[in-house]
Amino acid sequence: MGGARTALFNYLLARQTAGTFILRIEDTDTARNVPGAERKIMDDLRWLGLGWDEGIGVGGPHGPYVQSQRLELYDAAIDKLLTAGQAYYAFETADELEAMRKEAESRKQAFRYPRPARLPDEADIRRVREEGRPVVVRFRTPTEDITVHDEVAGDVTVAASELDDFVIRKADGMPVYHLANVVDDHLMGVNLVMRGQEFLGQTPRHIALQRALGFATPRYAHLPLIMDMQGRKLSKRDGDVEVHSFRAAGYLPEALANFLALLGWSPGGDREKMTLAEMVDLFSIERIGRTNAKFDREKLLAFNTDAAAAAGEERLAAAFDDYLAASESPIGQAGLNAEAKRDLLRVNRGFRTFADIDHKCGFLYVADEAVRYDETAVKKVLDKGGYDMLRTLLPLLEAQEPWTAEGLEKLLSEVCGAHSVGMGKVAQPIRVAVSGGTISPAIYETLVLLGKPRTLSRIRRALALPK
RNA sequence: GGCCCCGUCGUCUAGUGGCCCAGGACACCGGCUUUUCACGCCGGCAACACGAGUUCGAAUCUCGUCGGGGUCACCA
Repeated sequence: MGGARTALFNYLLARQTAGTFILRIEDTDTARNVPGAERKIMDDLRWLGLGWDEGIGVGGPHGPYVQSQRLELYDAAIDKLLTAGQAYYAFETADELEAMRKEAESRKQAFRYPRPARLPDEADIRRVREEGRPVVVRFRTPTEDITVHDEVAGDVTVAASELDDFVIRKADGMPVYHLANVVDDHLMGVNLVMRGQEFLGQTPRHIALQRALGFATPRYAHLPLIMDMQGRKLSKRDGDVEVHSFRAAGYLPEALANFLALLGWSPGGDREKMTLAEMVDLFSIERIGRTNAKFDREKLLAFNTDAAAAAGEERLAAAFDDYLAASESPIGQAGLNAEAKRDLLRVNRGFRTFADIDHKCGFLYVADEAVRYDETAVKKVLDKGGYDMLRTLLPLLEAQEPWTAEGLEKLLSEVCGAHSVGMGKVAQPIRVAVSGGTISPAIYETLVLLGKPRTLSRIRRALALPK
């Protein structure tokens, strides 16, 4: 979710300034790469409406856009640093480094990698390789304080004593994130970096690398973080916080995008509801906040409810189709035609997410014999006079023609009058009989959707329920 | 723990020295509507973390305290 928000802000600014929005895959951690992850990222971004101008899937002049396919480029940069004496080889094993860290910790000191007095030469490297020890390359960090001119956080200076000689090429030959990121940003002409605030403390390393490599430093804007409701960094352990899970749960992308935009940014005043295009116009780095935001699902739900109510018929139909394909909705499995789906949308007006429609109308798509009767509903409605009402209603419904909302309304109103009871006494028993519970669309609509034969069949079945 | 960032209603935020005994939205509470659920409508509760200072005047500026978060990897 944090990544989606970052993508959104980058997209907004790129569109507003006629810049280029680039999608690049940073997959230099061989161990953590997940097959299919690229596809998911692209699907999520496209679903949110955040199309990119350059990058994976669409190409561009600076490809390839996958870091694991650009290794020669990073090697060239590393070699350049090596020959210039701005980087050197190191041979410690993970265990050795761990021990050094532990030791520093026991002395209550922050661990800084100790640069050896004599840097290893070619002979050392050959020997170490033969011994089978890991060989990495470390960047020789300059001894100067570095100030990041961040456009959100302001000037942030990190003392040279805080920086040590970090690894830029791992033992497996892959570059580390910092190096690859800096090289690619330079090669791809990136002049603005907007990313999460967790990178702010790393930025001095990036700036040092840029200086050593002779690259220009881009503008930086570090975004406040998105936290869970407990105030911790949002993580998968707090439930589904991936974009796709909201798609499958029946949310509208425009609602999610709108909600996400307000996490760390505000257009000012009381403005809240915006389309993507409006956000493009209103966005500005100056109005990005500095405080972390909590991801409040309740508010997102409210945004979605409003977005669904505001969406035009066509937009809603398309979004509903997307939901049906992305979710495991029983309605999707029923293979309805366009008109049936429109009817469903119409009788469910006021729904909060598409999943509400499943909840409210799922009983329409099961066999009559498979309807399960909710115990409390039966007790509350059928046991208290509901059965009698159903017996009265059955012959009338059998005779009812035409089977339309208007016709049924007329019939049921007459029954109310004849027995001097409110509509609740009539509608509820029917609702329980045909749906098994007390939740459904308006009763006339429900019966029309169900159809006459199935309505009658279900009422007979309810009457046969063991008392 | 070191370093860095941050601190307005429960939540997202408006607010850039007087328009603010702080506005909007969500949530919550009460009511209305009502054939269920949901929607909708009306009303209400609710915050400038604390303490000094600057100033005629501070939510807005300064310092301190406290609190929260991030980061200290051969992860990104």
